[in-house]
Amino acid sequence: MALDQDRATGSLYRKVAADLREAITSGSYGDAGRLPAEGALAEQYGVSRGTVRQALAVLRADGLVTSRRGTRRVVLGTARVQSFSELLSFTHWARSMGEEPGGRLESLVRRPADAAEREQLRLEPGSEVYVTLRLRTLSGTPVMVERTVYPPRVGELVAQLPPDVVSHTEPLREHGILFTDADHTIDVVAANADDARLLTCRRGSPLLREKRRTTDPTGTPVEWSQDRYLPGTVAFSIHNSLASSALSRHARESD
Amino acid sequence: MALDQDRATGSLYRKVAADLREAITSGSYGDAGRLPAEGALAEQYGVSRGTVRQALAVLRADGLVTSRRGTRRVVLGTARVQSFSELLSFTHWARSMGEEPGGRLESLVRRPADAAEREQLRLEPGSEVYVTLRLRTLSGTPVMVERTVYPPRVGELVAQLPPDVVSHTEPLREHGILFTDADHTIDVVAANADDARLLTCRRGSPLLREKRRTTDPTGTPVEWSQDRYLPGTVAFSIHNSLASSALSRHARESD
DNA sequence: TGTGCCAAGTTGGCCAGCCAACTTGGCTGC
DNA sequence: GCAGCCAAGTTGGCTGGCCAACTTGGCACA
Repeated sequence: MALDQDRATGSLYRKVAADLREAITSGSYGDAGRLPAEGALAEQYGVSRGTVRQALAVLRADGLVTSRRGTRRVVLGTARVQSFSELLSFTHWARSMGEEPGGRLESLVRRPADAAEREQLRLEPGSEVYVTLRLRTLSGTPVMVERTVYPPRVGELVAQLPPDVVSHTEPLREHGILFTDADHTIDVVAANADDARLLTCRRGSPLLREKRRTTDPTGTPVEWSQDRYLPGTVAFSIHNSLASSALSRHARESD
Repeated sequence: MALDQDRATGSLYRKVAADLREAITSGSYGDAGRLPAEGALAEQYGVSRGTVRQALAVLRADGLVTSRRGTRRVVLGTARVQSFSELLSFTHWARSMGEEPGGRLESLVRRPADAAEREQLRLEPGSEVYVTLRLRTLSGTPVMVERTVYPPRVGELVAQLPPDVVSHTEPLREHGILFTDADHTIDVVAANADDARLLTCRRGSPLLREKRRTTDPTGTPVEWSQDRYLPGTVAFSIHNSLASSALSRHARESD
């Protein structure tokens, strides 16, 4: 049985979901084809129907299959991004695409938090924050300027990282700082002088801005970041339905 | 019991979710407060723990609460958008914000589908499509240019609608055309001559572009649309976590 | 005093089963 | 031939139960 592969983290339904995703993207059921019934899948994988339903809920959230009472599930698309945990880490996302992520720390300062930062990070008045400015590259090409505000607990650790470290989230995870939930807001903004210099574009030229507040599993904010992307290097992709939704990030949208 | 209110569509877990959402946004559990245990909620509502878990999964997907093994769930925020079905209809979204949505049909043509359109709408070679160009307004102010491609089945109905009708999705629903699932891609694009004229901006000025393919519950595409928003009028907001995600659209981002 | 262990509490996960709502295709009867 | 009915198949929803993994706070002990 395909489930013996240690593809997913451990829970049965994740393994079933991973296996079904693999089967779908490899075209086993065809595009716009129909999946086997839940009961059949349950028997095939040797799990209960509830577990199969849990797995299918994941695929539905990713926009891979539909589900409607009375009919078999229908395959929506065979070529899709597999996971959206990517959105929580630039490094992880880049690697999942086969691109080489890079980063250069431009500045790191420690200063008192202003009102907006205290609000976003839920800090007491008088608290300090660590603010970083980083240029992010994909395979050597600058694509994004990242301005991140960290609360003291996290900032102290970030400040100790070497300036050329590619990923921040990975070493922070070693210290027990987890990035699990995030709120994103996407809009358009004009490049300021710093943006223009780092991204080698004209001042005032449009950039795609992603504002992000990330929290750990307990709901405690761990970062507040503004990322500014060069147009044409990245696009954000979302799937939503009346049931649930999923989101991912694409490079070089082909149109 | 609060469940007697016919707030949600019918299923128990939706009612429980609606009631909990109400309680959370009204601050009953406080911000960053802790929810009662699943078992306690099950007893309180007179349902099984499984049903409570289903309800809490909805709230978690909306980014209202965390969940972590070993501890009570934590309230993430008390003031959030409640539903993201909004994203499937400009009209519905505008009204949910108290804005008055408007629209003006600029053109409607019927022509053979090109390759990209056939791919997006899953049409046979030789099929025709209906293409509309609409200017969308919020309380009289132009904010968005919408270019939509409809398959014949849907386009025939759209062509019969009066040109000044505000909502397309609502009359289409009467004819059995349902908009339930959508894939969105968000990026930046420069205004062309039409955009500039309709939105009264300069040609080449940046616009926030949302490309959207919408399907009905069976997975059949019902529209393929490109919406171009004036910067500053709208921002897209997403919540995602390692478990699931939700998305919504905001007006006039305050920063 | 402080450290480490342990038990209670909580959520994650899985199962087996049941019924309801809905879709579909075939059959019956006109 | 056609319309309508019906039964089988399928997913949605809910129950009750069980165990595992994890967190937390208090207690025992050094």
